[in-house]
Amino acid sequence: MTAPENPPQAPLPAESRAAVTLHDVAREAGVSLATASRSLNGSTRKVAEEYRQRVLAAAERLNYTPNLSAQAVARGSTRTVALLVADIADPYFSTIASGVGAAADEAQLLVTMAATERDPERELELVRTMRGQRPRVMILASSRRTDDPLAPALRAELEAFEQTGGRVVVISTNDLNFRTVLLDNAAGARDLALALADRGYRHVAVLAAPEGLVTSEDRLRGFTEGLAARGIELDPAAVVRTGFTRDGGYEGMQRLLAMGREIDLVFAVNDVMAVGALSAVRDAGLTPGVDIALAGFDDIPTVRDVTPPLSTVAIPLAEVGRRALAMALDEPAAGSHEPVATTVVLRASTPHRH
Amino acid sequence: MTAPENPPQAPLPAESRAAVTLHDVAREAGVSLATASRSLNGSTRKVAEEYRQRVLAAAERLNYTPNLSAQAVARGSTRTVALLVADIADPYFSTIASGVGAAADEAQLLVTMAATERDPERELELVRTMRGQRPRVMILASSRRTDDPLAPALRAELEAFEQTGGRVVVISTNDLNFRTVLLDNAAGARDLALALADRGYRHVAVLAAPEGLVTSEDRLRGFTEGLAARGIELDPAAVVRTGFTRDGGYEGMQRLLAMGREIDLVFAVNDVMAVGALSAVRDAGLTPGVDIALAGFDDIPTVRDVTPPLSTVAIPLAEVGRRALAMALDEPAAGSHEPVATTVVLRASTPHRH
DNA sequence: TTGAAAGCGCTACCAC
DNA sequence: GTGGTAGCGCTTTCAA
Repeated sequence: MTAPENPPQAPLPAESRAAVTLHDVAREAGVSLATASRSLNGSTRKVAEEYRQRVLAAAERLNYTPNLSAQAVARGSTRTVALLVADIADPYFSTIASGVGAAADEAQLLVTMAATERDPERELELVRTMRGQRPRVMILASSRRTDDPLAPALRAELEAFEQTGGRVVVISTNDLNFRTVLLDNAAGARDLALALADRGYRHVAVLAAPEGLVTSEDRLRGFTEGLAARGIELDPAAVVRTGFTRDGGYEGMQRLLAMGREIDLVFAVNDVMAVGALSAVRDAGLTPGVDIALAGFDDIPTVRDVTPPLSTVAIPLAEVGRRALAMALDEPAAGSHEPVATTVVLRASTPHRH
Repeated sequence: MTAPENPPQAPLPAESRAAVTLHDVAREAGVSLATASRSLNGSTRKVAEEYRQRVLAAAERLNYTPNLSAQAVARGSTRTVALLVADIADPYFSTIASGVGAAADEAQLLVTMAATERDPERELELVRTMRGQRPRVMILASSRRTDDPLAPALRAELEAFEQTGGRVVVISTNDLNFRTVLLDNAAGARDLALALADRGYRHVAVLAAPEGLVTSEDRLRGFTEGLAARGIELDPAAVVRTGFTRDGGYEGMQRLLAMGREIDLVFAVNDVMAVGALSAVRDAGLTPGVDIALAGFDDIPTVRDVTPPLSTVAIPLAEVGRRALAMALDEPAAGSHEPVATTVVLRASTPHRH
């Protein structure tokens, strides 16, 4: 008794009338296209107040919204900023995105966002696509690789974009040679290492991302240097490579524990990894901060709420996002091209030894 | 001895030549505009293979990228989806955004995103602006209010958008009467309450958002009903209203503790609040999960890593994002219009009582 | 199959 | 100040 299948979904709006155009508004107001344009979107007011009001009223009545694409074509420029991040669900990137969004809002700009998933091919592809939007600004917060064979192609693409009047801002490293919101990852990690060495730690291990991620390498190097400055050598065998994620941190810490080394401190190159590592320590029956000290990098909100709260290096991520856009827009407030100030924050996860 | 100030920044690209246009490609390839268009972006191939290759080569040589705005104007449609969230830095929204982004990527769509900051005026304003983009789809994940006086205006705006062929999908509640990815917040909260009652809790308090946030109210109501079904009455005085954020949860819990009530369980209407509450409990010298049990809602990643891990109601947030877009695109995979399945997850923060 | 040309919605220049 | 109108870069008829 199979009744004849109903169409899966009624095709919704029977009549899909075209959107209201400026032409409609002009007609409704009884003025010319030009006057309508001037009263609605024109910059320098040279429209008689009466006409102006008529147009505004007509626009309101018709619920007119200017077609941004048409404006873009006519003006030869858009009010768009393109933002590339590695992974929007990661608090590091979502906080930066939130800063970019806030600044864009103030500048009356719209944000188009895409995730590279740390895949250089995808990144290049996305840059090409977004270039089609002709955005005013392109912000790259996607994490860079040291050995990316596609880097020259990416640079060429970005240069072509700047050549046509666009602005590129890269966040973190300036290996691409564009305007950069520099994060001095190495210095931050060095400072952290010094502070932790001063708290008495000597047997140190590191949870790092797979080789080739610039951010991870910089932090690892800085940390190593900091330890060295206090006469502590970081055994290369104590550097575990793992995913740049919470689960990566968890898994890496398990491997580290399985090695049976004497360890009193583990530095994870970012906070999400550190948080995962913390859970791994606890799940192994040990007490983080007592049996093994832990530190991360970034100061994401979560690290205050885990137990014990994690020591880390704070970066003003939302501010970084804001600054990236300001820099692109040549705002003086963008400040210097000096690295963003980074702050060591010591918490209970790295108590004084003895 | 103040030397004359250098110009703060050399004005970058001396010559800002215009972007390569299809016209340039056609000329370079020695074919007409029409043929160039057909070979590059045309759907049905009816171009001689030789010409086609010539055009492709020319485009590549010139590093041509089609102007998306111009295409939009000519075609009368875009490949854009507009996404509105309350706060992109909040893991709830960033995870949804990540799902929308993944689905958009598969559908070859670009995502424009903006944050409403839970301000209805901003929301309305943003919808108007984004409507100017003429996106194919508009997804609203911004949290709704029960008493929003601007709701009719918002609905009118969205209806106008659908009238012109756009698709609207609302996430969470369907108070606006558009396609909806329904989250049965009340049912989830009820199930949670039942499960917790069965674990023996009797003296319950709730940390809720300020009155009027639909999501918060639904969860509060569902939770109350669940308790009632087990013969437990929730004292209205035990419902603390506070910010819908981590800090809100912290502060609300402090107030709750200061009240001196007998409490064995606190339900926070979302996880970020619960996480804040957990820290407040600990900072008050109590042990979460022992002195006071805690539960949240959403199952954000963080709740697994705090101590003790938090009981909560899991929502497949990334999937919700994907589904929202699928639904807008009339994909059969969008599945039913039934609520998204929600799962109670009991963890160590709510152990059995006695 | 190809190319000329008429739009798409809007801006901005140029007369009046 | 106002209104034609020539574009902006592209798609898509319509003839050839």
